[in-house]
Amino acid sequence: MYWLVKSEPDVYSWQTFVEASMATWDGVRNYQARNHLRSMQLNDLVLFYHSNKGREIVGLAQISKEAFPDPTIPEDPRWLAVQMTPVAPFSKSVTLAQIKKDAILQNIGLIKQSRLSVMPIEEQAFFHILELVSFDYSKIHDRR
DNA sequence: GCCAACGTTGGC
DNA sequence: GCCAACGTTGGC
Repeated sequence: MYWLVKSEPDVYSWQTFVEASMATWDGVRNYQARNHLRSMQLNDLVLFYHSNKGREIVGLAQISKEAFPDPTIPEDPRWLAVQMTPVAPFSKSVTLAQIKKDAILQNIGLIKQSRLSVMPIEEQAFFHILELVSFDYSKIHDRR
């Protein structure tokens, strides 16, 4: 499956993610988002979106470890985390404004459910976004 | 900074 | 189980 995660760049930016070369995606405290974390499978591809500041998709990541109990709240087994690694930055970002104007992307969760922080992306929408940034597909195929 | 949308909490 | 009050997210 294909996914999108949000992060406020002031809190955790794409650049920080790349420098760390791995992120534990924890701290999710919303059941719907948690359920999406649980559905993520190894090597699933994930769009990385900057919320609040930027409001743009800036890069592509990949799930490197499937859901496990959120280590930041060991006393509460309800919550889950995953691990992801950066695949590649986008040569240009895809802005929220651009998405809102794009006929193919009208049903994307970013618009429909603006507060959800982890969401699935339909395959057609996912690849459309990659086309918008002229993404080099070999970067994906090399890894899969 | 404002506020709409939405999720959670707690009294009844 | 309902719903008012409250808190949070995130676009604008």
